Amino acid sequence: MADPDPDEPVEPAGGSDPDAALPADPDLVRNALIEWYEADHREFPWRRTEDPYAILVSEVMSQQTQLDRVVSAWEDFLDRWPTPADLAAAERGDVVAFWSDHSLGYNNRAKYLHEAATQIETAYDGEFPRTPDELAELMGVGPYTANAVASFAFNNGDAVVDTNVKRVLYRAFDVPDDDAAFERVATRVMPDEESRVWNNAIMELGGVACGKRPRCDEAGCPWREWCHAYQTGDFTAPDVPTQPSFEGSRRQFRGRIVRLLGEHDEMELDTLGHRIRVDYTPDGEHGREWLRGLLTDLTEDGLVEVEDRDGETIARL
DNA sequence: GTCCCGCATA
DNA sequence: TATGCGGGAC
Repeated sequence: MADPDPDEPVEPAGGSDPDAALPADPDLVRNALIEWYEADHREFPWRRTEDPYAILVSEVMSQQTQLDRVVSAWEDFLDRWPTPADLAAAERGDVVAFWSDHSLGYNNRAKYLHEAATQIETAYDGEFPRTPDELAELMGVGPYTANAVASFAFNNGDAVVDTNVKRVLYRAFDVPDDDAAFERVATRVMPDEESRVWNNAIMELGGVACGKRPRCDEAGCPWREWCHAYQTGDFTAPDVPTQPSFEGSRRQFRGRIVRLLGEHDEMELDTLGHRIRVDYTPDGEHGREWLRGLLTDLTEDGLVEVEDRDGETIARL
């Protein structure tokens, strides 16, 4: 390579970065992606608002739930609790019941959102935090969500690094499967002061063109000429830890408990047991002791309340 | 079976 | 650093 093509990926001068083959001219790569995104992208309702609260709700809902299932839940949620003050004033159980009723997954996230709204009303005096560091103080808001909200609401975020971005960087620039490496490359490739469009665009790329099944040509991927995977044909993706199966899991029964309590206001222990599994037998392997264990965890998670009344055990949200 | 725009806690 | 956390779509 005595006479390298300027379009070819090259190591930075000095070879100071062993992480990846970043392009020689990052602006070409940046502009190509932004132009691709602006020419055509999926329309989600939260992309049409700059309300940080509405965006936070969309991000928390989206964390482990498919986007298509989030749209109607997001609209219903904001219809019911339009501001952080409204949400902070709500009963925790109502928020958890809403979450369960809309099949949004991890019910803890309903609690986090409710808690975050309370923090905004108290610790932040109703003023929504604007920086990633301040946002990350909110319950349930980690590095990903903090940068996403700071970017989409305030154009004030750092590079988002989620599984989509990791997969894109791993394939395009041959970044090693290492969190620190992803963080460095993601930061370096993002143009300054453009976190809103950039983080939208790179996640759109990961969702539309560079998913598990790559659609480089169909989606008109703007990075084909620089992409390591496109050149080698190796579209391996970073390892994502595989989850234990959901069927028969503890999580499945937690979910059933929360859903039933959302429907029934309050339920006695054995009634609940028989409704969440057909083989419930009060003194059997999956009986009162087993169910009390689940309820204890749910209580410690702040999702459920348990009360002993007249020798009966009563549970409610 | 696998995947999906993470986070809190120990 | 490792583990728990829901549920629908494919």
